[in-house]
This record gives sequence, C-alpha cells and structure tokens, in this order.
Amino acid sequence: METRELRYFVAVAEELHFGRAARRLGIAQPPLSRAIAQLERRLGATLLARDSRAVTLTPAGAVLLREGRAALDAVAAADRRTRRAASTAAGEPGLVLATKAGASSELLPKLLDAYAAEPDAVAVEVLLCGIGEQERLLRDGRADVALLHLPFDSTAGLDTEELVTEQQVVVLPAGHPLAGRAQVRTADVSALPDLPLPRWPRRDGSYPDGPGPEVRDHAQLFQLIALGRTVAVLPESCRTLLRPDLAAVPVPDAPAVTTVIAWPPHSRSRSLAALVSTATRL
Amino acid sequence: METRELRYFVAVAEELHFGRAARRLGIAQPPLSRAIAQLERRLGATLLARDSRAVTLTPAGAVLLREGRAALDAVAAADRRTRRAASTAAGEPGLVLATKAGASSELLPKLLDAYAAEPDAVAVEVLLCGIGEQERLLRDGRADVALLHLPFDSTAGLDTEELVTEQQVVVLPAGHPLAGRAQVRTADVSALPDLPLPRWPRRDGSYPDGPGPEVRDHAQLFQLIALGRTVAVLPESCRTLLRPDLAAVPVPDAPAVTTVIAWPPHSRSRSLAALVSTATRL
DNA sequence: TCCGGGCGATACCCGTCGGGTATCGCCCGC
DNA sequence: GCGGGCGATACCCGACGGGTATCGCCCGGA
Repeated sequence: METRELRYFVAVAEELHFGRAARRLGIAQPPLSRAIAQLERRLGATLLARDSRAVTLTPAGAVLLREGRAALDAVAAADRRTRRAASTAAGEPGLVLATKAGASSELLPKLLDAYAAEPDAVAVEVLLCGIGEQERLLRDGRADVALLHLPFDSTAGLDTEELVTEQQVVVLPAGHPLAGRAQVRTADVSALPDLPLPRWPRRDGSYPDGPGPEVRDHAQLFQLIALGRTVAVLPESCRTLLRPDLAAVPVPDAPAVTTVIAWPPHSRSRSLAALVSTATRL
Repeated sequence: METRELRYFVAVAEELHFGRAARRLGIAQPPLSRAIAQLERRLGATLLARDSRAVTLTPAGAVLLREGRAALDAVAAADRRTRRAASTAAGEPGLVLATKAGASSELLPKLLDAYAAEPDAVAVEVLLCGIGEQERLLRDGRADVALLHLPFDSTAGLDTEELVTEQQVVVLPAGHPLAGRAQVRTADVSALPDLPLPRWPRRDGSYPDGPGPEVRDHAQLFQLIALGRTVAVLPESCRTLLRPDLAAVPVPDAPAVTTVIAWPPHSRSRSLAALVSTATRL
C-alpha cells in the first residue's frame, strides 16, 4: 500500500464525496475513483459503500481510516524528523516542545531555564498549540516533546514522566460572592445559574453544545470571567496569570491536575533524554 | 514520501550495500541507486555516505531508518487490520493475542476461558512468539493484544493494564544441593560455577556472548537444566510446567515479574475492550 | 411522467517515471 | 599494474497515474 493511496482514501473517507475529495487533493475525480477502486481490489475489501446519492464507510473502511491516519502521521514524522536531522548538520538538532497556550505558566520557564543551564543543552523551540493537539504534533513529527495535563489530555501511545500535581481553583470575578470563601465545591460552581462553564473547542475545531461561551485561550477566558459571563476551574498555577479583577478559590473536590512531560516512545535522542531528566529533577 | 521509497531506503540502510539490498528487494541495482538518490534530493539530505568501498549511515540516515521502520510498520498494520476487518464480514473480527511461548502458562488458559464465557466474545487466536517480539507484532498489525512481562519487555508506545505480579524461582536439577533449600538469593545462583545462566536470543536473533548455553524456548531450557548444564530464574508460575526431575526454589531478592496485557494505543475495538476488562477482573 | 442536474464510473489518450540492460569510473588488494 | 567489486550513469521500454469527455443512474421538481 502506497502513501499516495492512503492519502487519497483518507480524503474520500473524510469528505464522503469523491468530487470534493478530488478537489481537496488537487486532482480530477476520475483518477481518484480509479485509485480507490484499485486499492479496494488490492485489499480484497470494499471500503466505501456507493449507495447512489451518498458515500458511506464500510466497517473495513472505518478501520482503514483510523489506521491510515496513524500510518500517514508516522510517514510525515519520518519526513520531518529526517529533514530536521539533516538541516542541523553538526551535532544534535534542537528540540521542539509543544504545550497548550497559557498552561504550565510556572513550570515551563523553570524547565527551560534549568535545561539551558545543562552542559550540553540544545536550543528548545516552544510550540504553543490548542487543546488536545499535542499528541498529534508528537505523532507526526512537528514536536519532539510535550507538556500534557492529566486527566484532560490523552497519553495514549506516548512515554511520559509525571512532573507536578496541583489542585484546581475556580476563577471568579473579584467581586463575586464566592470569591471571599476559603474553598468551594464543584457542586457550588456548577450550580451557579448565571455563570455557565465555558466551552472549549474539540479536536476538530467545533464546539460542544451548551449555554457557556466559546473560548479558545486564557486571555479570552479571563476577559469573559471579568465580564461576569462565565467561571472556570483551572489548575492553581494559573494564579500567576490572574488579573487584579479576578479571584481564585480552591476547589478541593475537583480532580487534581497532573502535568506530565511526554515524548514519542521510540525517541532515542540524547538531548531529549537530558530535557526529560532535567524536568523530573525540578 | 512513498512507502516504496521507505522500503528501499530501509533495505539499503540495513544491508549497507546497494547490490545486496537490490537483490533482497527483487529489483536491479541501478533503479535502487536512482531511487535513493531521488529520495535524498527530495529530502534535501544526504542519507548514506558512499565512502568508496563502504556505505555508512549519516546521522539523518539513522533518523530515517528508525522513523521509517515505524512508519512502514504502521502502514503494514493498516493493511493487515483492514483485510481482517473485511474478511470477517459480519460482526466483529476475531482477536489475535501474542505471548511468549511457554510464558503465562497459568494465566493464559484462565483468561481465554473467562473471556470465552462472556456474552459476546469473539474468537481469540493465540500467536506464540519469541522474546521481545510482541511489541513489533502489535505495531505492525499481526496481533491485536499481547501479554508482556515486566521488567523484561518494553511497553513503549503501548497501552497496558497490570494483571499479576509474581516472585521468581530458580529452576534446578532435582538432585542439586540448593534444591532442598527453602529459598536462595540471586548471589547464590550467579555464583554457581558449573551452571552458567542460559543466553536468550536478542531481537535480531543473535545471541549475546557468554558461557551459558543458547536457548530458544522452555522445553529446550528444561532439558538443559535436567542435564545439569544450566539453571534459570523464572516466574513462579513456571512450576506448573516443571518436569519431575526439576526443582524450583524461591529467590526473594530477584526482581518481581509483572504480567501486563498490552494493546496498540489507538485501538477502538469492542471485543478488545471486553478482553482487557475480563483480564483485569481475573 | 418526463426532464434536468448531480455524482460516480468508464473510455481513452498522453506524459512521466519506475524498472531493466549495458557500461563507466573509482578504488582496493593481490 | 591489473582484475574485480561496487555504485553511478546512460538509455530504452512498458506500466501506470492523471487529464478530458462522456456515460449511467437516480432523485426531485414541474
């Protein structure tokens, strides 16, 4: 199976429409139809049900969509990592660290400083990404290492080391009645009638349904909290980012958040090992 | 990057010889040279140093060898799993469970029986494999789930659940002086002058150097122990396999062995989830 | 009921490229 | 100094990927 065939199939499987998929791939529709038919013939499997007026995935097609995406990511990672290894001709290439924008605001600078002080540290590029994107970045080679936050992020298929565990706090407008409390419970927070919890984007960029406002980053979120439109439960290290018009109150019964450093399991880079070792010693 | 190019490169990188690699691939040498040159041109990287009389990997080539193998495994897994999903047209396909031949002799039958008793269990094929092969089988799609034994096997890049932890025992000829002891220490075992520990094959099938005999499986091993040529330290569940002319003595200070059930992280199969859940309830 | 339009499949042509054979250039070792 | 091993180059051919034109099918509206 060639990667070209996989790219073609994934495009059709995602669009469920040969014409659109062909346009996305920059080719005409007939060669695409032919390529898919040939792939089906070679696999001995029907991947798509061409029910007139609608294309749907067969069970085998669903398997190939999932496995094919993973395989294409692995190929993309091989390409990217090889280019990077070549472009930094002498010595170790730099590292790319992925983390959610706004998260780990305390830990990250400490980690970067500590690592930079190591004898043979290499340059670390920080790649800020959206919610849940880190795993993808590691799998397709755009990043070498990432900071994840359990239990929100998935560490499936990654090697990890736990770094710190923090309690969560609820972030409120400074004048809110709960802001004076020493602590609150999750029930108190979710029961606030006029302050629905915000909605974060899903993997594909769409938002779940619900009453809360749609938010993309912490600056947006804090603005909306200050305006009295929402509240949020965040790890307590977010206190360092708080504006003076916001207050944070511990929520002891909210799940603790563990920051972990994660990397692709087959990595064998000296500099990555040094960075991880520095992180665990913080 | 096409999988054909990756296959070609991996072959050359493993053989470090264009002629042999071409023969292995079933093509002539000139097209192979051209394909590698084209891959290098497209990546903008020199992958192989053609020092006259010897081909060696550049650092970028070493990266592509490692990443390329992983990518080829992922493509092979996509192919195999799609075929299997298609061939079992109705309902869930069966599961393939990989385990080391001779290991988990107590746990495996219990697991298979318990799972078979589940309401919608599917057929489970057991694939006996060599030391350390399970990870590869899971990655390239030949197996869906495996039993691994920590700390010997690597679980890098796999999702796992721990099943049981056992102490280890030393297996001796029944008449050996230590056979009557209630327990021994690792120091006692490694100090036995005429009974060197056996040598197990490495990933690539070669054996490490050393005085002990080369063994491939437990039947071989027990035969050699009975002949007084070696001793072995094994998990205590191996007692059920012992022949009457062998004895087992606990070794409390040997590392405990944990059997884990492992599967590829992106699996989303109902029957796999049921098997894992059955295993954890044993 | 018929017609138009949307969509995937088919037919057919062309250019590129992958693969083969022959040969060269280089270097090492006898 | 020469023979042989090895990778690169030259050149040819056939296969296959991609394009355009068109068909067949089905649904929906008049």
